[in-house]
Formats: sequence, structure tokens, C-alpha cells
Amino acid sequence: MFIELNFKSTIPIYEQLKNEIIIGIAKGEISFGERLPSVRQLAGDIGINMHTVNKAYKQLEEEGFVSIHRQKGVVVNSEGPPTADKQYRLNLKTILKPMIANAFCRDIEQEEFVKIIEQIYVELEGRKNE
Amino acid sequence: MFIELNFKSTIPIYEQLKNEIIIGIAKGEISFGERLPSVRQLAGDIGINMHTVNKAYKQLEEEGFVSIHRQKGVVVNSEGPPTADKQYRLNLKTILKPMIANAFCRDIEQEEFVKIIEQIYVELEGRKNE
Amino acid sequence: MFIELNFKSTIPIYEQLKNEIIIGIAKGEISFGERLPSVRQLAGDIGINMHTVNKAYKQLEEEGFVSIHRQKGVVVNSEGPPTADKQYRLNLKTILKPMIANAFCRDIEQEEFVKIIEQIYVELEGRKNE
Amino acid sequence: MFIELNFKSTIPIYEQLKNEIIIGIAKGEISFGERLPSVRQLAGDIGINMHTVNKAYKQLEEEGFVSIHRQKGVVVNSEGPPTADKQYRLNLKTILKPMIANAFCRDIEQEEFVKIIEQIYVELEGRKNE
DNA sequence: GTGGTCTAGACCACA
DNA sequence: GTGGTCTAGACCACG
Repeated sequence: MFIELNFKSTIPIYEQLKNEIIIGIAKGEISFGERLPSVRQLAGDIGINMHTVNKAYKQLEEEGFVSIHRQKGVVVNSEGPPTADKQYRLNLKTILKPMIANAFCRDIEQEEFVKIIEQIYVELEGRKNE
Repeated sequence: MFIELNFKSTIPIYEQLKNEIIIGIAKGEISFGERLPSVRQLAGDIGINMHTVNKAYKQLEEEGFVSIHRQKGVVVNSEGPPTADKQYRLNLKTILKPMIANAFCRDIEQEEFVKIIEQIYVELEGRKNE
Repeated sequence: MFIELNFKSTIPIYEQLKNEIIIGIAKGEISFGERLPSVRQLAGDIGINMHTVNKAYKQLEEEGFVSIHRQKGVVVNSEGPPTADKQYRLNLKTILKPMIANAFCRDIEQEEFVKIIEQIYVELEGRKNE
Repeated sequence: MFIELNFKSTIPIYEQLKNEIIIGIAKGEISFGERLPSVRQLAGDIGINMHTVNKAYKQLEEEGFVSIHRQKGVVVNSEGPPTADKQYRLNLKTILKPMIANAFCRDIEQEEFVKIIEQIYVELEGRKNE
């Protein structure tokens, strides 16, 4: 898995890192039960601070993606995060709404937006069967 | 147009305000050429800092949604923001990807996600004909 | 509210701090809606690092005791943390069991243990009516 | 006696092991004078590190629950650990206080808390007469 | 060797 | 002035 970070972005590094890992899990590039690199190793590899990696890992644990063992390190949960509930869907909609409103003002119609979604789903599922 | 702000949210107030206005424009609740409330008035109505409203307005201007005139005040552009270009689409995809990956891990399949998108489009377009 | 920390204890400082604040809330010494000292101020007062205070505050937020606003600071929630559910009670029992087993081996009978519990409840409620 | 360990818990394994043994002693499942399994055997049975078992045993010895003899192995003391003194009671209260404050904030009143304590005492004493 | 904790000090976004 | 983020480097508990 390649991890690309944009240090100029306003999105916090730990957030970007989280996102990359979640994408990796969704794609199946990181298998259930697999160990993620140790906090210090990953930090060294990417060239960021240990604590930044730690923050990303901790939040992934909170959201149910991984389990952190003091000795074994960080392991991808086999069950994964809890299935989406009403609250999650509502939240998702709240975040999507202004994004879509913006896109809509820029002449991106429903068909095109849906096509983008489909593309991303293909990208995620595509590599899952490798 | 109702403006609802969540002061407990981690999303900055000016960002939420921007979003609400963009949604209003997309819905057609705010017509092209229409004047938005003055910085002072809106800040007073919502009970937030003037600087915050100002920041939202300035960014809306930068993105092409409104024009700020010294005398006329803040006016919704008739042409609207520039049509989405490659860069915009790429950016959109970059933001959507981790969101979808996350949803996917929580068992939201493509069909459901698309349905949510469609719902939002309906909500935006629906009131446009009022 | 006095905050006493034991720097020699194996219990992490942020944990002790959390405990002291929770006791303060339970006693009613800290009222709902009241602001806690800023991260830096409390850190300075106690003579510990800012990040340690921050960790305590963040965990109190997660557990529903307080809300953290970027500008207003940290405020005690009026609703407080979620009412105890089955999981919480089960957990409580799991933690208490070895403690009681240990006390029992040291000849602390049920009556005495209950008396200690009652004493603590009195201490908590006592000052609430001041 | 069944020993159940939760490897995902933040509570150290040796601590959990200690707790389980103390509960066993309190229940009377492990009789005074009885030999505990050897370090090597217990470690093998549960599938944990020998050092971990060793640490648990050593601490149990320090606290007066068992005696470790080079030849006889680890034996449960007939007198048991020293009767609770003032210091022990004070310590117990210090640990219980934040737990109770927390439970109190979650609407667990004195009566219910006491009932939980009583339940645990029953569980411990119940099997003692088997 | 792993994560957990703590410190010290810096810069930034927000309002 | 508030919390948020990030860095750097230290010591410790665990197994």
C-alpha cells in the first residue's frame, strides 16, 4: 500500500493517514488480521512524527477498524467497524449535501455525480479480487 | 432561508455558514441578483461574530458565488461560480474516496450510496420550482 | 475545587485528573454549563504539561461529561454522560469483582464494604446541597 | 477454576491473571495449602509468556496470598494475606471514589450500587460451600 | 520491540 | 486567548 500525504493541505496529516488506511482496508489491500507497521516504523518511513501516526491509529481503533495491542501492535479487525446506523447515514447526508450543492452550482448534474461515485466503487472493489 | 448552525461541531462556523448559503443558492431559495443580508445584520441575527460572517462572504466571493460591492452589498452572481473543470472534479473525487471507503467498510453498497446522492439532488431541485 | 495529584502513582496523571474532575462534577462543585480552566492555565496551575491536561479533557468529552469548543473552551455538559446501560453495569461488576475478592480475603465482610460505599455516596451528595 | 483472559483489554495480562487467582481463592475454589500449577505449565495451558505468569505469582507472594518454595512450588497460604489495615481501607476508598462518582453521574444511585456489591459477595460466598 | 505516558516548545485556525 | 496540530525526544510497562 502506498501512502501519499499532502503536507501543504489544510487536512491534518493524521486525518490523511487515516483516510489512506481506510481506503487500503476497503480495497482489501490490507487483509483482516494483518498487522499495520509499528508506530515508529511507519513514522520513520513516511517522515512524520511518531505521535501523528499514533493519533491516526488511535482514532482508527475508536472507529472499530483496528485493535491496538500493547505488544502485538496494531491489527486490522476482522469484523471491521460497526455497520452504518441511522445516525451514520444522517451524518453522511449532512456532509454530502453542501458538497453536492456546490457541484450542482458548477453544472455537475445528478448523472455525472453518480458516475463519479460508481467509478470510485469500481476502484475500491476492483482490486479486492486480485 | 433558515440558517442552522451547530456550535458544538468541529466544523468552523464560517464554513457551516458558507455551506448553508451555497445550499440556499443551489435550491434557488436565494435568487440570482438578490442581496444577502449585511455582515452586521446577519451576524446580529444569528448571534455570531462579524468577522465570521465576513470570512464566509469573502470566501463565497473568491469561489464566484457572490460579488461584494461597497454600496450594493453582497449580491448573488447571476452566472454563478465557474463551471467545474478537471481540477475541480479531481478534487471532488479525492474528497469522496475516503468517505466512500469508510461507508463501504460499514456495509453501504453502491446502490444505497447512489440513492442517497439522488435523494439530495431531489431535495435541491425540488424546491427550485416553488 | 482542589486537584490533588500523586506523581509517584502508577495511575497516569491524566487519569487522576479526569477522576478529580468527575468527582467535582458528581459533588456539584462544578455546575452544569460552567467552564473549566483553559488547557494551558490548568496545566500551569498544577505544574504539568498542557498535553496531559488536554488528554484528560478529550477523554472527558468522549465520555460525555464536557463539551470542547474551540473558542469558548471546555464546558460541563448539562445532560452529563449517558445513563448507565447494561454494558456499563457489566463492566462495573467486572472491575469490582477482583477488588471485592481481595478485600474479602483480608476479612472485609459485606457489611463493612457496603458501609464504605455509603460513606462515599454521603461525601458526594453532602456538598451538593451547599 | 477457569481462567479467562481478555487479550484485547488494556489491563495487563499478569494483572488479569492475578485477579482470577484471587477470585478463585476468595471463592474457595483453590483451597489453602493447595499447589498452583507450575509457571511453565500454566503459561503453556493459557498460551502466554512464562515471564507473565511469573510476575503474577511474585506479586501474589508479595501481597501474602501464596508462598513460593523452590521445591513445593507455589502454595496458597493458609493464613491468607494480612488483614486489612487503615492504609488498605484508605486506599480502597481512594480507588472506589472516582468509580462511584462516575456511576453517580450516570444515574446509578446508592441502592443500586450497594445491590451490585451484594451480588458479588453472594457470588463469592455461594460456591464456597460446594 | 511494542505502545503508553509525559514533557517542551512551536505554529496555526478560529472567533 | 482558545483549542488543534505537529515535532522531538525521553522514560516506562509489557511480554
